[in-house]
Amino acid sequence: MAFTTTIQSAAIESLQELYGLQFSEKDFQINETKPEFTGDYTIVLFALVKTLKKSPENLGKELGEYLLKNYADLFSSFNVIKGFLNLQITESELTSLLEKNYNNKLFGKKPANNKKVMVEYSSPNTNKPLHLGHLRNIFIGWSVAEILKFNGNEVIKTAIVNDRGIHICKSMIAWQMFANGATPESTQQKGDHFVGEYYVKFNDKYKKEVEELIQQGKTKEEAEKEAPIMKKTQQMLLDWEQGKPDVKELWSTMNGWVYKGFDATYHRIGSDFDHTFYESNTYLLGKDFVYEGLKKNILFKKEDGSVWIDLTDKGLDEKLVLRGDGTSVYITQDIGLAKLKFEDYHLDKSIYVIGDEQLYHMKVLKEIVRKLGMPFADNIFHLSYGMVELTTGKMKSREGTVVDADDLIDEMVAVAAKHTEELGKVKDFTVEELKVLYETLGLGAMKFYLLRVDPKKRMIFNPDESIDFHGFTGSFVQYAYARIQSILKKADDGKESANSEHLTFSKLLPLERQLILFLEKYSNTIEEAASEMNPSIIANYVFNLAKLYNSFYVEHSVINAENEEKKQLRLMISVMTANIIKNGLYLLGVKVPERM
RNA sequence: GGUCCGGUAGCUCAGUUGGAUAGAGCAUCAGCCUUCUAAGCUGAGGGUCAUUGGUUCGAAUCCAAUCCGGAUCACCA
Repeated sequence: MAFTTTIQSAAIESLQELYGLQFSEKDFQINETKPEFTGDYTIVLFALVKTLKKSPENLGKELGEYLLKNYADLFSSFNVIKGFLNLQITESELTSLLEKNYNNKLFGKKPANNKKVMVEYSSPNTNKPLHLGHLRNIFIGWSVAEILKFNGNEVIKTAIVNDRGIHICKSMIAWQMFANGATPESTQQKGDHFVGEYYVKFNDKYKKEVEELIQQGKTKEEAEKEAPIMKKTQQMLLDWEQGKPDVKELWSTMNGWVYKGFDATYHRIGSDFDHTFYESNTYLLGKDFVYEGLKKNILFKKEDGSVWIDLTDKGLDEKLVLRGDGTSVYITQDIGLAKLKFEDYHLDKSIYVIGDEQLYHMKVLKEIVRKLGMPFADNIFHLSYGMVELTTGKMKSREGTVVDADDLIDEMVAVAAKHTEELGKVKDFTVEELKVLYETLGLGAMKFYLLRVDPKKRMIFNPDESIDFHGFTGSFVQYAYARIQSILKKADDGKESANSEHLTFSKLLPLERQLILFLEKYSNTIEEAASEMNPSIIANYVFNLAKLYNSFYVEHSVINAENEEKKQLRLMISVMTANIIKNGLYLLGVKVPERM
C-alpha cells in the first residue's frame, strides 16, 4: 500500500479513537511535506478543525502524539506548524520497503482485472507518408495501451486505415498521368513517399488547370469543379465503388506500396498493432443501423432522400447520416465500426486516439450511438490530443511545412551520432553497438519530447529543443540509467552484488531517504497515468527520479561507501532506481542503453 | 455568432478533487572533472499565475464577467 493511503487510514482510525467521529478520505488531505519543513508527509488539519471544534495546534498535537504512540513502526516524529501536521517515516519502514520491493520487481503491477480495452491510434491516410502529427498520435496511443496493460487490463491495439476515397484516387490519377510505370522499386524509394509524391503532383497539376480556367473567365468555384484532372478523379472514385477491375487493381497495388512504407516506419519506432481495420471493408457497415433507426423513427428522411438525426435536445443540431443518393458519410461508417468493435471483441471500453479537432465529431458519434440504443455509448472514449505546431506556425502540407516522420527520425538519430562522437565516446563501442545506440538515443529523445507534454494540450515542436540531450529529455534519463549500470558492473566484478538478507540500515542520509520515498511513489504514478491516460505523468516522474539520483550519485559513492552496510543500501537503491527508470521509459516506448 | 479548449519566468512546460514562501528544463551568469560515465552536479538572477470582481481561515486552482489565442459548427474524411 502506498504511504499516502497508509497514513490516511491510520489518521482516520486515530480520529475515530480520539474523538469518536468517523471521517472519510475526502475529509482531509495528505500531502508530501514541503522541503523547507521537517517531515515526509503532512496532514492538512484545517478541514477537520470545524467539525472537531479544536484549534489546529491542539488537534495537530493530539493527533500527532496518538499516531506516534500507536503507529510507532511507521512514524518516528512529528511537528505541527499552523494547521499542518508533519510526520516523519521511520527508517525501519523505509528500509523494509526497499527490501520488499527490491525482491519484487513488479513495482505495483496490478493483477489482471479483466477489463478489456481497445486503443485505436495512428489512423493514417494511404495517400501520403506519416508526419510529425502522426508520431504524436502513435506514441500517445502505444504508450497509453502499454500503461493500461501494465495496470492489469487486457488491451487490444488497433489502427483504422483510411484506404479509400477521393484522396487516394488523386494519387492514382497522378500516377497514371506522370509515372510512366515507375514503382518504388524502380526509383529506390520508400513506398509511402513514392505515392505521396504523386499526391503532390496531382495538386500541382490541379492548381495549374484551375488557374487556366479562371483566366478563361470561369469563376473559382466553376474552375475547381471543371478542372479535367478533378473530373477524372471523381470518375475514378465512382469506378472504384462499382468495383471496376483495373481501378481496383491499381488501388491495391498502390496501397500495397504505402503499407510497405508504413510498416518500415512502424517497425523502426517500435509501434505495433494487434489488428488493423481497413475503411474499404468497414465503410458500408453503418448503413444497416441507419435503416433500423428509420424504422424506429429515431432518424428521419428529408424529401431528397437524405437521412438525418435530430440532436437539438443535446445542444447540437441536425446531423446528416446518409446522403440523398444513399451513400454513407464519415459518421455512418463510424457508427458501424463502433458496433463492430464492441461486438467482435466484447470490449469494456473503446478508446480513440484522435486529434482534438474532432471533438465535435466524436461527441456527435456518441450521441447518435446512444440514440440508436446501442448499450456501449458510454464506453466510447475520445482520447483527444492537441495539434503539434511548429515554431514558425502550423504545419500545412500545401505550403510544404509538414515535418515528415522518416526525415525527422533520421535527423534525430544522426544528431545522436554526432553528439556521441563529439563527446569522444565512440571508441568504447563496436560499429554494431553504435548503430543500436544511436537509434536508442535518437528515438528516445524524440519520443520523450513528444510525450512529456500533457496529450490534451497543443504543443510546439521546436527542432533545436527536440534534439537536445540536456535537461528534461530522454537522454538525461537514459544517462542516469547507464551510469547505474556502470556501477553495478563494477560491483559485480568485485563479486559484491547487493544482498538484502538480514541487513539493518540506520542513519539514512537525506538523499538516501528522499530516493526511497520517491521510489515508493512509482506505483501511484503509473496508476494515475492509467486513469488519466496520460503518459506525461510518467515522463515527469522518471525525469525527477533521474535528477534526484544524479544528485545522490555525485554526493555519495556507492562502491566506495563508508562501510559495507551503506554500500549494500546504496546498491539496492541504485538497482531499484535503474529498474524503475527502465520500466517507466518502457511504458513511454523508450529503450535504455546499458552504456552511453 | 454558438459550443469547446487554452493563457503560469525571455522560451518550452509542471503544478488545478482549494493549503505553508508558485516549480522544472532551456537560455543568461558564477563555480565543480587525479575519486562509481561532466550527456553530470552546485549556486544566482528571472513571476501582477491574462484582467477585474466574488466565494473563505486560505485561490494559480472554484464561480462570474472581460480581454487575447486556438479548435469546431460540411451531402470532406
